[in-house]
Amino acid sequence: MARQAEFDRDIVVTRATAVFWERGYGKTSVGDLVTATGLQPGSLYAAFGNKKGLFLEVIDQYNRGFLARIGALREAPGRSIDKLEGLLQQVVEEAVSGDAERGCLTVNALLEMSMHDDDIAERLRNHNARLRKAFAWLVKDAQAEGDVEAARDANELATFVLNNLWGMRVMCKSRPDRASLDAIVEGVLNGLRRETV
Amino acid sequence: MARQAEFDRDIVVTRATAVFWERGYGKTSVGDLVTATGLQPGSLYAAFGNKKGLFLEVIDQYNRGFLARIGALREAPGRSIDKLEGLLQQVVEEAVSGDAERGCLTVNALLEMSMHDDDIAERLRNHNARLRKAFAWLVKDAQAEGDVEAARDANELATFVLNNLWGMRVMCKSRPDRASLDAIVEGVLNGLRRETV
DNA sequence: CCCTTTCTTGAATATATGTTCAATAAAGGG
DNA sequence: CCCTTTATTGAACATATATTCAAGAAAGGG
Repeated sequence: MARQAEFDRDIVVTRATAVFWERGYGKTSVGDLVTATGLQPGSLYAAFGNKKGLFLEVIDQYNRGFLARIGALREAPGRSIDKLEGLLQQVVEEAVSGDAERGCLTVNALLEMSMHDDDIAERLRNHNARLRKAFAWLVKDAQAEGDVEAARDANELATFVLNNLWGMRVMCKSRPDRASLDAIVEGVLNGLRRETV
Repeated sequence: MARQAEFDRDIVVTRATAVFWERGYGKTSVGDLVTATGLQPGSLYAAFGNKKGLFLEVIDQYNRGFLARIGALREAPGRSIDKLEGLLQQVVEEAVSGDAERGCLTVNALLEMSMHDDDIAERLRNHNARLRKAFAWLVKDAQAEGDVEAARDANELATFVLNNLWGMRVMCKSRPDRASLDAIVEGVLNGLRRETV
């Protein structure tokens, strides 16, 4: 038999995530990845093909994590409208505390890379589609619970929520004040709760 | 006297804008800028210091243009709430027609560069602050016209509008469907028009 | 027509970075 | 203990890219 790999693929991807998140795709050098993961270039290339291959696994792992979080939230007790508010408010807390200046890995990547690399762009679009579906399920739950009018399209409302989440991921970069962020959350909830004119 | 420059600074900046917008800051090479502007490296460096200096002028010009557009809109006839809706719907049109996949130059730049370069980050934050002020004036007008409840803070409402504008600038990258974008606009207007619960 | 000043040219420089590869090291079945 | 297979190492390679600089070119006053 052959020699077995010494590293744990998942840990390597997690370590790479930290670097890509901090520096973006373009500014992350393979040297940085070598340092962060502890793998030499040869091993890195044998395992992931190239820098892009590693990055694709990074965003896959990142998205799986996010979807799992929403899935768990959905099964937790409580009203769905409050869960949605909780998700938004968590971003507010991060932004106010300064932990969120790095933003969202996939939003950053979408803006940095979608015009340059079709593989990365397609992957991110698929992830976003899944994310939107996950939010739509939460909205549907909220409709079933009577907090959101059932007549409105859950997918479109989910897009509205997601739009604000992404907006805040941009806003984060400008160190926004808490009052404005709270107003955003309030605006979203208003948009969800009330019926059309 | 000395020899006079052969190029028009404003035109050079405009041409550079097209390249930076298309490729982002990192992927735009000085060679690209030489090609696009018609200036040789030496002239470019004599005029703008370096790549970053040129980029700073690019985003300055871009922002001046946007502010001027809003200023003109403010003085145009019509209800301010409709003007706000018009601004959002224009982004929807661009997004649906595919013209907006490149997104917004400054949002792209903010996400790509704010973690790497303090000069660029600071400039973009200043621009955003001015942009928010411009939106707040529109909101105040709408309050004076009775379409937005006067008791609510105009700055916070402006942030909410801007948040959705930026969200759509992210959304653009995923080729969104028209119905969802319309729902976003509707959600924003709902958030503006109606009073707090 | 000089002569100073400023602009233009484009090759040269220095550096950084993604990727490859030949040598070396473990693993374990026969 | 071989011997095949796969992993690891890290220097080498090829390329790209921001920036500089010395030489040449217009401008126009004296």
